[in-house]
Amino acid sequence: MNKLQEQPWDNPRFRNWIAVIRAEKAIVRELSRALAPLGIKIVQLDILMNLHRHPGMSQHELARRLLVGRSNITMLLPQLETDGLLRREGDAKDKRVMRLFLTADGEALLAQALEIYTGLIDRVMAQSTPAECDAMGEQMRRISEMLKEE
Amino acid sequence: MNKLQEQPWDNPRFRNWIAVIRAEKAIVRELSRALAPLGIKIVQLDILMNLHRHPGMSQHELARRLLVGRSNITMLLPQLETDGLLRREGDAKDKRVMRLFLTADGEALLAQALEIYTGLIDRVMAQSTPAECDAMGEQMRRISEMLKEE
DNA sequence: ACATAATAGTTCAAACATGAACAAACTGCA
DNA sequence: TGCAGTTTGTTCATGTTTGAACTATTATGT
Repeated sequence: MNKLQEQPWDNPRFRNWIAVIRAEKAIVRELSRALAPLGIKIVQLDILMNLHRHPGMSQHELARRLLVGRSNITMLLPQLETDGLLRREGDAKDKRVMRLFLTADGEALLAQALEIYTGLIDRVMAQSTPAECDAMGEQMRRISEMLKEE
Repeated sequence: MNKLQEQPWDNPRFRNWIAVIRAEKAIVRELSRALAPLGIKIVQLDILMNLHRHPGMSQHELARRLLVGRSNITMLLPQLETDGLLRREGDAKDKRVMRLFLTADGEALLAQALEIYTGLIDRVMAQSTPAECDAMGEQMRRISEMLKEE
């Protein structure tokens, strides 16, 4: 009963998972290249996106959403702030928290970046029918849900 | 015609892609935790897996498969070598290339790690029917194929 | 055969992310 | 009120990944 006799790569589930990783890496790589002319990286786009959807978000909440350490946010923000893409305001009631807002420049850059991002995703997802794409999305959401509960 | 009026998160394709990222991050995080007791990280498991399937692989080829810089491999190998998990042999015909092989210890550790890995993937993919899972794998392979050609 | 180009691996500095330790600010309960 | 415990953001040391420059070796074209 040697486990290596039934190799993981013979297991469809495993092979399909490997395919997910590969595709994800390929897309991330392509997106990085496509964003380079705008002078931003993917993490920074993630920040802009989150602040657009949830203006006034705290750094802690931002870190949590991005699945990233709080200290990482602290290191990332100064650049975006001096680039004039966002501003930080001390919360009125709780002096510990900093509330984050996009500036007009931030919104403008975000719009450009999103055009690139959605363009890429549209091209990539056009490899599947809308139904297939939705089914895949559903599976992924179930997975996240399952792992969140553990 | 303001692009932000049709927000990307209203686009099903985009939302489904976000779901992919989230699930992938969650799985990677979980896998990291699960591998910690064995004293290896995901990159190192990737290396062991590749060397098991393709003994005698060169460092360059390994880097290409892992979608990682060559220098990264150079930095990673010494640890694995002193841990006795793999050995490096100079190629007989081409003195530039180093051929990589797993040791018995490497194979043994790989077997343990794969049990953890496939266990996790099985649990995660059990969220979908085999047919759904295969469909997803197919989509992902098409995406990788498409991006490779560019 | 020889010059030129390409390739494998290494080195090194810089970019980036992480987690532990910390200060300041808040909460809640006696 | 006041004290213990929690939370927010920062700092810092550490570890990881990268890309450019370098050496050594091999391939190619004339």
